[in-house]
Amino acid sequence: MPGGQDKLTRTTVRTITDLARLAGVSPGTVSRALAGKSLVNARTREKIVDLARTHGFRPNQMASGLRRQKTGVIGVAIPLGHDVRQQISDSFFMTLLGLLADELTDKGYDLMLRRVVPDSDPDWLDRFIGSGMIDGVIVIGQSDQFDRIEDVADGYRAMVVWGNHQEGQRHCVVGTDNRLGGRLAAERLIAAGARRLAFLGDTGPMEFAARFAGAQDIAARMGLPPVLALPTHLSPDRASEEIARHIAQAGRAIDGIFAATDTLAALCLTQLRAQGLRVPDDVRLIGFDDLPIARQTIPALTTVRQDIAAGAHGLVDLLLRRLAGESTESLVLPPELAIRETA
Amino acid sequence: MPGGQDKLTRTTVRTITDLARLAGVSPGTVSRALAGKSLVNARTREKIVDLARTHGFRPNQMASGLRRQKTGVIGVAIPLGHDVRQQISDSFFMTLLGLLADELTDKGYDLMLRRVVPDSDPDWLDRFIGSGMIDGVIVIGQSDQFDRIEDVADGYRAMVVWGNHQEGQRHCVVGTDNRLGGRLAAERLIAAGARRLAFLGDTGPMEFAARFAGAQDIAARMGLPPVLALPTHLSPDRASEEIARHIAQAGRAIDGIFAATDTLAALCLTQLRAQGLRVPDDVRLIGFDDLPIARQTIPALTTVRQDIAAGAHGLVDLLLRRLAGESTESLVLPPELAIRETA
DNA sequence: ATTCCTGTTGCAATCGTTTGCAAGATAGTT
DNA sequence: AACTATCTTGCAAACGATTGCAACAGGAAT
Repeated sequence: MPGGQDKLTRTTVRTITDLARLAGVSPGTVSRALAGKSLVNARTREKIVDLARTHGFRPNQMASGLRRQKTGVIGVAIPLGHDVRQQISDSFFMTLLGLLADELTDKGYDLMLRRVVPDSDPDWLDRFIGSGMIDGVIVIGQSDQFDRIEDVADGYRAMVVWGNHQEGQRHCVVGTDNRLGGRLAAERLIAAGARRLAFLGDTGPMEFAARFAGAQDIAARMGLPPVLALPTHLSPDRASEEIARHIAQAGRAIDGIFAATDTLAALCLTQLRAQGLRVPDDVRLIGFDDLPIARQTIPALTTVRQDIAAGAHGLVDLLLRRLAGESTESLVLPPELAIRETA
Repeated sequence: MPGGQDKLTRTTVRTITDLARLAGVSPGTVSRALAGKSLVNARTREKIVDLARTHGFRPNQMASGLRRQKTGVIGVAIPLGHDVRQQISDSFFMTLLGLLADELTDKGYDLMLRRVVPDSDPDWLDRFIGSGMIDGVIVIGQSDQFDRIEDVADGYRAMVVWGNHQEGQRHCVVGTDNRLGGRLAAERLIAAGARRLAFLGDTGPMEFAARFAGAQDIAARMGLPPVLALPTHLSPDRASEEIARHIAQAGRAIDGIFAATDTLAALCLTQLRAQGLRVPDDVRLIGFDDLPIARQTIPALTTVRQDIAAGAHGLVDLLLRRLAGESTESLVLPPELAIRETA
């Protein structure tokens, strides 16, 4: 039964040496043949490649990585600083991750995902980099780890970070211009008739702080009272009740809400309705991200769009350039207003 | 300046041999000390561990993996068979992925993510397994690769799959009882007053086919007309117009819609409203998954809950058991009705 | 003093692949 | 016939950590 025999021989060819024996050449030649180097005779190469295919041989990437000092793997770290539980399941990060996987695959890299809790493991970034398992690292979100990332950036070039750009920072970052996004949001709320603005969300993370600051810029410029900060957690369960409380307390004293993310905006919309406030008549509402959910709420959510695909592309592109030795500037993406029904 | 000197020495200690020289012992001893083996003198160990810490030494995992023939990495493959673009950003899979990352991290494993397109790379699973980079593999979704997975399962034990359980299958699977879920959904629609049911979604993937079949079971048992299949793609843009068309065509001929996922249900809700159909008065609607979005729609979505956390836990638990040599049964999780406002 | 433990340590082979160097083969030149 | 070139190939040393085995020290037992 040829099938059985195939299976049998297949299992015996595990190493390049096995294959070499089979082909009657040395391991070195096999290695060169499979790598497609020009130093090996065309007929020999063909024979080897054939044998490799029929026996389902795959070179061991660990050994190869060790010898070549490169692994073909890019690490993706998600630091969970502020709100441990939530962020990794946050739609925005997940979407970005999916797109990153696509981009990296296209470029022939594998992706090693690591969720880290900096509070319980302050050494997370060095550990990841020093593991020898990855050729470079993409950090998704600065969280509250800006300083640590800066420290590492001095001695390690193969790193790109998704996040907010700070004047004079040393690590290479890709991200939306959050402050500008905040301005756009506030301007839109005002154009829709709002005068007393509020910002819904934790202002701790840099990205959010910048969005908040952008809104403040506009409020100040227009001579309006300062934007009221309504802090919340990110996890839906806690956020919901916090939002409910905020609205009950400040509800009629404000007429325009800028939510830090679409997810929060959607929750907010539900709570506003539950407390009898009409959107956008009583309160204008604007989100951030332009996630799919923004089109699905009723009324549909006006929001500030981040171009996630461009972000993923930029992260990978910059990282690969850095791996090739180039030094690269940070990439700041322009946000864009997506006007729908809530403001 | 001690800081500078620190940094300098730090960069020089890259290998276990460097550290050995510094500690005045042999590399073997260092290895044993860092691994916490009992064969090394307590004082020596302490000294070595101290040196390692102050110099920020991290053993190279590639080398370690090569020698020990285990890597500490679990592969997670997401086959994109049916609808290439969408699935990886599908909320359900992303949530599952996040939870898997948590579970694996807890157990001390890293996660290597690979999105594969079986149509363009029929060899995807063997390639992943044979790469030597992973100790085991979790496949998220059988997609249309059931047979290939079955083939591999015969010769490779370190694999667990998220998906649908088939009578007599050979690979170890964790998943919700989709057929039962379909029954629950149909029963609920009927209890809410529906008589002419439709199933919204592609019935190609096994999970969806089982949900559809479950609904058919009930329709047949109750003597109702067969459930109408309304096929759609999964990507939101295409799905939206397809749903609109379905509703325009079949709209008033049906009074109960069972959507294959909450995401589709949410889109459907929007389209129903756009076409002037009231939910649940004119049409009852039920989803599947119980994603966060199910609570955020208006009216809130009735749905069939999958316990994603239990799924992630089960996948990791079974895989680790298999790595330890146990042979394990598949795990079928019971779905649960989450009754809200749409049915 | 000799023998036998027990507890530590070093030595060197090993994991599987890659690659610089040198040797062998073949063809082409004078 | 001798001598270059040009291709191919094999040899063996890496990459860095682990581990079986042997060796050594010091103490206890005889």
